[in-house]
Amino acid sequence: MAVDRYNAPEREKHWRKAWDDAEIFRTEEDTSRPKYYVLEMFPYPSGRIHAGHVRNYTMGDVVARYKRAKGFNVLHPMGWDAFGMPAENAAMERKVHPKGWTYENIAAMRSQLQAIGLSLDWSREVATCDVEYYHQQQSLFLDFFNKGLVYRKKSKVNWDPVDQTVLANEQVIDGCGWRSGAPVEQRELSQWFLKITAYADDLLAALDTLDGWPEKVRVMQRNWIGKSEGLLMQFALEGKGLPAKQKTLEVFTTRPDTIFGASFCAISPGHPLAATLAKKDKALKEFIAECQRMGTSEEDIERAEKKGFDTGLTAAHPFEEGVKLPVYVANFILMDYGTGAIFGCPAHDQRDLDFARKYELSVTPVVIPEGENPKKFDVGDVAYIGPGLLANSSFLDGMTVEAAKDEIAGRLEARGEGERKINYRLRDWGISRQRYWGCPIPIIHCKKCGAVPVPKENLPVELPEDVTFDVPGNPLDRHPTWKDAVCPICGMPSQRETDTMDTFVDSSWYFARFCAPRDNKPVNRKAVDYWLPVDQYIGGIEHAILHLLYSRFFMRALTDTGHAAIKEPFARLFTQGMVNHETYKDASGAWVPADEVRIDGESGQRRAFHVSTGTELQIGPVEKMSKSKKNTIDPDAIIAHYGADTTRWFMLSDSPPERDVVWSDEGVQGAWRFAQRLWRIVAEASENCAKKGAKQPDAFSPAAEELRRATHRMADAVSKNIENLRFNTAVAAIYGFANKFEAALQGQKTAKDASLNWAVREAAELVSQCIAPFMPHLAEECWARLGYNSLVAKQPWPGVEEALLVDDTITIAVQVNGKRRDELTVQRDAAQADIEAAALELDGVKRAIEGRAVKKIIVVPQRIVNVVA
RNA sequence: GCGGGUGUGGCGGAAUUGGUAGACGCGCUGGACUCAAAAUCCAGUUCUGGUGACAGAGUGUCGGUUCGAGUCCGACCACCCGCACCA
Repeated sequence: MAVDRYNAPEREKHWRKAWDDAEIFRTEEDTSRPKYYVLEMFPYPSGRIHAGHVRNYTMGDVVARYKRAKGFNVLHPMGWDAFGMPAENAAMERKVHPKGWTYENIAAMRSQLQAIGLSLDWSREVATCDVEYYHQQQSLFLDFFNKGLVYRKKSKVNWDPVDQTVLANEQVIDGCGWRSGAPVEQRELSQWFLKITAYADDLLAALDTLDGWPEKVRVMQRNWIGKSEGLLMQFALEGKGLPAKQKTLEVFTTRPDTIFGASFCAISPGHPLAATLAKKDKALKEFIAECQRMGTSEEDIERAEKKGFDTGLTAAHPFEEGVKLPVYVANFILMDYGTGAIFGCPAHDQRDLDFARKYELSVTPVVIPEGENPKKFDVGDVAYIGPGLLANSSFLDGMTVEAAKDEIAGRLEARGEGERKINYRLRDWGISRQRYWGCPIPIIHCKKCGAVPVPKENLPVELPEDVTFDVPGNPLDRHPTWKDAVCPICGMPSQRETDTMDTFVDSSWYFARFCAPRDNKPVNRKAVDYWLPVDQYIGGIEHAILHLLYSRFFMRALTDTGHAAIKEPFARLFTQGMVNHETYKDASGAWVPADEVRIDGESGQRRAFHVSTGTELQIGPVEKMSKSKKNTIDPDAIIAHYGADTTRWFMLSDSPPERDVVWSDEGVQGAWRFAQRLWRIVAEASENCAKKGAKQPDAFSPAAEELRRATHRMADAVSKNIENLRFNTAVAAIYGFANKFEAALQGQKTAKDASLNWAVREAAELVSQCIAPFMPHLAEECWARLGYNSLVAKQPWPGVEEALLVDDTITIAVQVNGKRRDELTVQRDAAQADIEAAALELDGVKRAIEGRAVKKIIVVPQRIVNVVA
């Protein structure tokens, strides 16, 4: 037979057109079938698809195609997270318009995604920069506003004085703007906030119900929300320079039980009291300035010494007459947690202990671990934070920590000097950005009426297109006319809000929009009631907190504003691993792009050479693909060369989906070889097997029986592995089956066996269907080769004959004293006594026993025999 | 420091949840086909000893439970990730 090859790139185009023509991935609501919503995190349209996208979307596509074949009504949409800074940067650097740049990128990436053969319903495509989309987002903003979930307040922001914009914390590197390099300033600006803290407790509690989420993500969110239960308490202040209005100091503590161990109070350098005192105290002013100069990076904090400034003020101990605690300004007290003030109990808090040792304050243990003598217990340099009984604590002595907390809280509440309080780390979400390429905040500022929402009938507030990027700052703010508006209440000339929304707002509800992407309301209630929650969400771990927490918040806010009726948007979440690649450096130590490297594996030694110059390169470690290390690969080129199926198959082979995968040419070639091989196998099988639809024989020869068992076992394994997202083991099952199938084809040549011919046909059909989620084009090719005019993509998932999954005779291992010595093939339902007898007759067993007496024989049916001698 | 996770051949990884450790792939070794190469096919591939049948060792380390442990328990080691002066 001539060496035939499957021309993947050409045939793949053909099959994609066939799917498009048949419109088989278009989805409508259909209450007669169970629904399944599978979603991958939508991409930012940077311009090129990268390997990580391919991996992410392929996984989702396997699930989508499988579930569709299983009879589910599958929603599998795609869109674009299209607002954001890169478009404006491109505008500044290359003098292109953000809009044009973005839509061109979308067009390029759409065709790249289509070349992967994803079973997406493109009719539902949305880009967050579409006017229709941000129109609806503005409408949602107004609904949230009316529900009290939106407010405006002054807050501190990172301000880049050169680019004249607010920077996110992540964009501040070593205290300087990431783009301009200018030292970032702290500025007080009025910002819009979404009241995510209103849901803090529910967002936390509901994490326990998210069984389909990775534990890791739930833990991260739990920590981020950071709930702590404690007590707000008032200390009476006295001393020289005490402001007239400041009679008390309010602190937050989670350990009110340790109040009798308190030896000082401390306030943050940012505390209003510190500022007041600093007006009359130069030294304090300098100390505060010094604290503010100190960096807030991890390293700085790690190295920073605990430092304090004694204000000379004292705080009266609430339960010990005459005891006065010195009040310090201390560098380790954060202004934005609790009240920005604490009482220090050195024996039971490491920071307080470090501080106390430095300033020689008393350290009195008040919680004594079991077995320690309260009189002798000394914490040394390590604060004791474990359980124990109270001591040295007046009326608390002998109580447990919990009882003591309760006692103190009760007494202070009775005196009106304390209040139980739950504190969260979670802050409200500041969404104002001084940027052009984002969703305009639909507000009009009127001198008389204040910040007034734009009436819904006047939406959308559209972005103007005639903007300039030649100078830094917000183009909306300096636009000659766009700002002009009239107050919707009083009709006076007013100004539009020129801030736009954080792009995380855009991605917080797109999954709901996909349910009815052209609806004239933001969210179509009927559609979301049918489709939501997303049954399987797939994306990167980097969104563990922000995007996933914001979306959970939005789902609740949508429900509270009548747009939906559920709280959790994503029933199951899967976080896939990254795609890594080897790195290469030339003699000068410069990174060499991976696509300019040729690998030579001769004599077992992997060596790298530069393609054009031929010089040898140094092979570096495998690392995450990144532009800086030049170890990215362009999936487009691989798809053009080997085809989408090979790329998809490779992406799912070998590595478990949650772990990182290493992209290697050898691996891609292996996948390509297998695609070719499978095609040959099915082609050969189709040539001399039973005709399609031939009647099932009454009896099967042993060879046919064996092939059928292998076939059905494979189909069963593939189903179960896809259900559990264990794509790598599904792939392995198909490989294993291909080996058996090929052996059967060899046998078929010599045997004139009609039942084997039938089994070969069955095998060819089932394997074509089972590879369809992974290699959908090749599956169609095979299906056609088998004589069908229909599409595999429209076939139901093959049923498995349960009877073929269990063998009549089974081979079990026989151990002697726990070591495997032989094996035994018996009838599946063989009697225990027979197995015991047969086991003792085995050569390997006899040899191992060496004539010793058999003490005991353990027979685990269908599993193992263990002879104890 | 706190939290989460991972340790299995040369490599990526399997292992029906306590029952034949190393499926499947990559790589490598030998062979067939070929003038040659590519492609393809066949055989082998945990380590040690042995021509061999076979024997011994073996899932990060040490110990325990069990007829039997990669899997369960205890103590440790290493690496990765997240958070971090949160009172």
